[in-house]
Amino acid sequence: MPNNQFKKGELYSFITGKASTAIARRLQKKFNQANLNLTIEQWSVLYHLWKDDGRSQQELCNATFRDKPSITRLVDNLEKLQLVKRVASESDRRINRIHLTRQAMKLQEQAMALAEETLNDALEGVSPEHINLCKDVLQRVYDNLK
Amino acid sequence: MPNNQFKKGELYSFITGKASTAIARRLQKKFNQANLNLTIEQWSVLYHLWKDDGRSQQELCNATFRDKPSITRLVDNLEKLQLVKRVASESDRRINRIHLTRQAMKLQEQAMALAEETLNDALEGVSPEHINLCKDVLQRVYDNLK
DNA sequence: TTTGAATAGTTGTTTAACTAACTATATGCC
DNA sequence: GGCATATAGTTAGTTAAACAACTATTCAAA
Repeated sequence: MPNNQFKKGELYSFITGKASTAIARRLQKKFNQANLNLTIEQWSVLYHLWKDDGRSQQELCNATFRDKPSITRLVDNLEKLQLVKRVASESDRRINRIHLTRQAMKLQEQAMALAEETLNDALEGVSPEHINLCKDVLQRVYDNLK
Repeated sequence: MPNNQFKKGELYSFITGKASTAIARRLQKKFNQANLNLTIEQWSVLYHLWKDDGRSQQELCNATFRDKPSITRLVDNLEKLQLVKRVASESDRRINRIHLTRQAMKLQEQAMALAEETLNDALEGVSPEHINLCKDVLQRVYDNLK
């Protein structure tokens, strides 16, 4: 019996992700207060494009852990907001490369500062060792299930 | 500078909740394979009713960490599935008490076994100490933000 | 006792997730 | 070359979340 020592019945929030939901809500609130007209999901796509522009939709699926229809619609909405543009690949015409607009590039600094601020709010009073240990556990959980 | 020792830039999944999303997806898959016609969100409501039947919608909001419109619609759908019934409170006519049907009571054992199985899959190879520490960190995060 | 605030729940709108079914393009094998 | 298969992306339908605006009921204070 490998994992039977932890207290069952108290792990409800493990499944429902109360903590990450709370973080996302707090970040969304900060976006709204700053009049950044962005959803967290849209931010999560921009986050990866800011690091590496011109990814394909499939690459964004992998990076954001979303399926293809979700990315299709997120990119639809980001295009409507004029934050990204689909550019058909020359070498493989099945592929759209998603490129940031100048307007989206201007959002990076502010949005990332708010994200960092939110993480600091969330992790206040937690030691770096515990944070890293918790991160490792969550990564292991993810790896166990993929 | 309290929390500046951890590696920033690696905490994306903290915000996006990759681990809990993965757990929820795995549990949903198990429900589907078992022909349990239940969403994870519906399960999360039933979870609390199985522990304590007849809660008000507001109490379900608090327990499941959802807002009132979300609970209204979840209860709507659970009623359509004939798994719960709204019963108007006699003493306070603003309140609906949500009661399980016999059919819903019959689901408890199977659904909870699948949830436990999913947690065991997720936490395989993680020591009970690390699980509890991680749980405490997540609880602290939640408390920090509420 | 009435009026104003608080509480419980509902409804409408937008955004997103998941599944399944679909089109178009590319690739590999005969 | 031609055909099967895989890959990239879209569309449709259902469920759910967030927010704002709304109704009904309760409660407390003047």
